[in-house]
Amino acid sequence: MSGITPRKRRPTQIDVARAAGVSQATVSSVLRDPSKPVNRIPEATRERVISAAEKLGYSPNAAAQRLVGGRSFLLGFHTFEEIFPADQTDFYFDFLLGVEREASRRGYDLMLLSPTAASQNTRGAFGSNATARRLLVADGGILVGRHVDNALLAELDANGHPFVLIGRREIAGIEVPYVAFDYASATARIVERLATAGHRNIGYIGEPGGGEQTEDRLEGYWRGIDEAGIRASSVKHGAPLTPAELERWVTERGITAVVVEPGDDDSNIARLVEAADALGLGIPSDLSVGVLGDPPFTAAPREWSRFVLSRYDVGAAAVELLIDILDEEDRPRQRVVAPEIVEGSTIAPPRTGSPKR
Amino acid sequence: MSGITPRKRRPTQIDVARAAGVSQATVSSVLRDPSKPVNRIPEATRERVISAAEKLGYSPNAAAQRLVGGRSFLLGFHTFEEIFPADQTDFYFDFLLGVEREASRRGYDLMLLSPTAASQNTRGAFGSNATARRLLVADGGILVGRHVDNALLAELDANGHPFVLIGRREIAGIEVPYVAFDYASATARIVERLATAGHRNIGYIGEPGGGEQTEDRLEGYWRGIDEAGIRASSVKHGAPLTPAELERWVTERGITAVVVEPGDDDSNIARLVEAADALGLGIPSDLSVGVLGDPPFTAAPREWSRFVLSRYDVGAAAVELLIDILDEEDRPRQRVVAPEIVEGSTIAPPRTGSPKR
DNA sequence: GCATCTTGCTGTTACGTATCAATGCTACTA
DNA sequence: TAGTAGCATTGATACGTAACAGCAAGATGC
Repeated sequence: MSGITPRKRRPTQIDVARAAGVSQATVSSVLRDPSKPVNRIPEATRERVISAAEKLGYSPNAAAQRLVGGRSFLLGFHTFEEIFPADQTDFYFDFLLGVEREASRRGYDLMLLSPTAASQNTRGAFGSNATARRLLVADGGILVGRHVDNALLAELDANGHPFVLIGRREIAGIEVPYVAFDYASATARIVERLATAGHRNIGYIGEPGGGEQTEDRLEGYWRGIDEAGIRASSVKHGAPLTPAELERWVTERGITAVVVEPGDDDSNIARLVEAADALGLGIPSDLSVGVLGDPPFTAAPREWSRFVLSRYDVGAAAVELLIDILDEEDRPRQRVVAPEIVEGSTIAPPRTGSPKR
Repeated sequence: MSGITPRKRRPTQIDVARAAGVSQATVSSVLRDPSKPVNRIPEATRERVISAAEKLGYSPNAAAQRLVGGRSFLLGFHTFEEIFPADQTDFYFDFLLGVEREASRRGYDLMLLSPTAASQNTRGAFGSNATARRLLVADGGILVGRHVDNALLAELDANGHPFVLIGRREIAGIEVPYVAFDYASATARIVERLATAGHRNIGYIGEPGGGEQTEDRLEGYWRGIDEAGIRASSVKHGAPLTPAELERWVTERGITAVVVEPGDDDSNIARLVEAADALGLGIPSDLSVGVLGDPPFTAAPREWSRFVLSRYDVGAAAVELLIDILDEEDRPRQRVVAPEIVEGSTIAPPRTGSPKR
């Protein structure tokens, strides 16, 4: 009680050096990558240093390593909303799973950067976002979420801080490194399936304000239409389809199948089912449906023909890309993960015989 | 292609100082805690510095801050098994949830330290475990899991690196800071419930090799027995109860109720149910049962009378304790979280009339 | 026997920040 | 007016590591 508690210091390279009778620089050399020619140290010395390090229980100070520009073997995982909402089957969780597993496999640990924490200790951070500061301890960062600010990306890029975005993003003048789902190809394949089943008139039901994701799906739609050699098709994009509109599609335009973006919740699908029911149209007997995604489908449970997005895979791919960037590997900075097509039971050949008039 | 890519540097305090026409030391003062008398800076200068910082997009280098002994506002979360097994409802997950939420609420971010990653980049770490090294970037660490090594705890303690263990642990000569479930009190309360219901002869079914947790429950058991003024009781501790043993308990010793540790999976409970079924004993009509924990109960689903452990709360409490330690708050270093008692339907008054003979 | 190369190690420096002793300055007191 | 107290700011330093230039001693070539 009377004495001071002498917070014992961790041993440093200097302590090891003293114990081994060499200089700090030598200790550093021994512990660094031995493949580098600069660090060639004769076996005798090496052993002396290592046994001293072992005796003292030395371990490097990661902050210092990081400060001199070395690796900290830490990757930041930044979401711009709460990482763990009450719901475990949360949007981010599968990404996190993939990121964690792959990072750990590659020998990196993870930093969870929550937006709440960032806004708390903003003291002295003036970037477009306090994020930049938090990310800096790590070797690089993985950013997730729709709400990632372009200004932030630009700032990270300008500061030369390595990062990877999950989700496609195009910004003029910057090549944003990202890993995204290949919505375009997946959509094209769904359209191809419909065409193969015999459909010649396929409608597209889009989501209002879907951003890059919608762009990609639309691109895939047109590509699919094109490759199947179909001419006339209809796109309804920007608001949910009403029963009246659906009726016009089917009767006037002769549409026998639709592809549909699920929407933020299942809203688009629920509307479609409602409309079809109201018109007495059976799915898939009267109308084939391909869903462009894999939502929970709580509003309209059914074995939808669709594609499944593996967030896990995307997370893992993001880690791979980020480490490639750190290693300055000369590989593409923008990558794409192919969704998996699920057969389902909502695609069938179109009704033969004369169409309703 | 021909030019060098000039990895732009992040602005530092020196850059800000130059822009504001002051010294680096002044910039540091302005950005530090203004409540400290040392950092009293007149408003005019403060504004000049801040606007310069904003213009340059300055944000502190966390590694440098950490190196000089400041806070990095990072907490390490270290498990000694995979953090995310395939199963989402994993052992660690709820702890993580509580830790994340509380940390974020307090303005700290989280580092996920996985054992896999640690073993990868061990280059140059010689502690009892590479863990110590990884933990160092953070201000402190939270350790979870049964497999936490005593030697590691001793080393962290010796190095003065702040940490908190989830789960009770007693090591001679060290006051290990921990947050644990109050198994003892919870068990005593379950025994009390049984006694209140009229039971005078209560058996204890333990788990082989349960360690501190079993110790605590047993202590609570004896305390409960004692407080209820019951004399004779039976303890079966070390192996699952067989039907023959159960019969002896009931017929020869007149046991009317048991408390049972659930076991690593639900094994102990499953065995008990089997044994009771074999003897034609109804639960709770012939035998009341209190479960000392809250396992998934997949093997024997029923509304067990038990206590529920909130891993979430323990996680949050661990963060609180760790930050207390960092702030050098003078509060107890070993804390306990009370489980919640669930009424359930497996406790009833003992059968009146003459016992089976 | 001298010049040159190689080996094995050391000295120094930089990284970006926080702290603290020290300095110049202003304003106030006697 | 001289002396002093307090304020605003600065210079120097330490933190632990990695990188690199440099140096002494021995090996090699001719």
